[in-house]
Amino acid sequence: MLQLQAIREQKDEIIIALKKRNVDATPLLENVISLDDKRRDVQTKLDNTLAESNKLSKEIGMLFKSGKANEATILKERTVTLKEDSRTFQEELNTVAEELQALLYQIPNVPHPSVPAGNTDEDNEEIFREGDIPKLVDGALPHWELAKKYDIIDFELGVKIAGAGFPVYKGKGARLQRALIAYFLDKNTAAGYQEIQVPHLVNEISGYGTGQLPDKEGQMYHVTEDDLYLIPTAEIPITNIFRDTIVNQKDFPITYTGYTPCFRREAGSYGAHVRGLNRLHQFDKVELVRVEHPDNSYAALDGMVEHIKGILRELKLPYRILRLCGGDLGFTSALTFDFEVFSTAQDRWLEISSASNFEAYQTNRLKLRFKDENGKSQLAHTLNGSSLALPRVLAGILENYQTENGIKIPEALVPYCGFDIID
RNA sequence: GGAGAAAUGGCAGAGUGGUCGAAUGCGGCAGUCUUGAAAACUGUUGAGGGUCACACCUCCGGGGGUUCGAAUCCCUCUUUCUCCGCCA
Repeated sequence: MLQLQAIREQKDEIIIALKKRNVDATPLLENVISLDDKRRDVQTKLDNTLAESNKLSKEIGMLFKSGKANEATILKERTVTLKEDSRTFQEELNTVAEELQALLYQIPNVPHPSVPAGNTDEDNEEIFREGDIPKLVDGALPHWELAKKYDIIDFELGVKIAGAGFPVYKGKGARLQRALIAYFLDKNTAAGYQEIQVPHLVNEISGYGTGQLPDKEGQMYHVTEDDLYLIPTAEIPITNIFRDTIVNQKDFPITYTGYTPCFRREAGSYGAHVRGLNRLHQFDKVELVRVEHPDNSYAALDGMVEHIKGILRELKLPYRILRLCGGDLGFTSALTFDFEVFSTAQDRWLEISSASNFEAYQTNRLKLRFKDENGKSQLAHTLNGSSLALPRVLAGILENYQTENGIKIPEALVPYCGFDIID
């Protein structure tokens, strides 16, 4: 959520910046400002009424104490109208505050100056590419065929148990999955991230804290009986650890890594481009979350990008990094780098990681602050990145490492798997 | 799931209708003392709104109510603890 103060002071700059998202925020921002004016006005009226009322109450108390009941009774009558007024102002204030809140929820984060203009993923800017695209044997298969051939992932069985998009991993497929999780967590903890295990269901307030609600309501599975949401990403539970907290500046950087399954409804997205592991309702992901001093958040983002690069390099997968354009940028993000692995057999790039700086957008909702040198509370910055989304890494490995004799296991994973080929 | 108890500042813990944003202790910060540190002593120390700065307003788990006045009384929700039941 953008800060009111920023909206008031830099309205025009924000409008121009939001144009990169193809959003004309002019009416929205003007509405916000006029509502905030109104809010202040009503708040002042309410405060004054309450102040007078408080004063009278004190006087009445004193009079009663000194036995002047008659005078007290006279004063009491004066409180009647004050009470009515304060009730009216309070209701008005609640209404205005609610409207204001609803408007603020609709405004996406302001893109970083480096974010390129553009509408779709076509306009994303490739900033880095590394790794050789392997020359595959004739008759190279896409991963869903390989999964069947070697009997390591069973999509039909998942349909039987839960539905489409819930694959069952079997044998070496399951083991490879577990190996990847352990490998990623090891890489992350070696880089200083603290490992953590968090709930896979979250309450509504947590969903608002990180910005999935109300923006992506339909993307999440909702358990109505208990009013809980299945997490679409570990970002929600991990970041919400810090909701309503004032952290110590000395604790920066705060870094966490956690593995969770992720659940996404992906309503309406069916077809050839979501075959196999490309898009699922349930998948595994190891996530990175950082809470940073505002002065350091972009350096931290760069560091996160370098860290993820190191993992892909070690896995020897061909990948590229994109700077997302305004139209493709997530609602809450100021700057996002996507990582894509080249899927040779499918001849397309698959998004496997995404690293974002949310600046103070989430922390403003979370009330996540720190005390600066002057003892003033300031909003911290939050970042996150996937390291990595398992299914597409798996797809990349299966497709790029296939040989006539079977699927080779990347060297770095062999100790985790206990085998070096799937055949 | 049933019965009972509780929820107060970073922590512990007073406060049961009026001057309580809240005693006290610990912790934190600053200072005195010390070569330095510890101890001791002194001061300071919640958050938000509002203001140039004050004033002023709000917050004692959340929401609602009673009252001129609520941390204190009532209702409700949530959470925690104890006992019973059930059960990985």
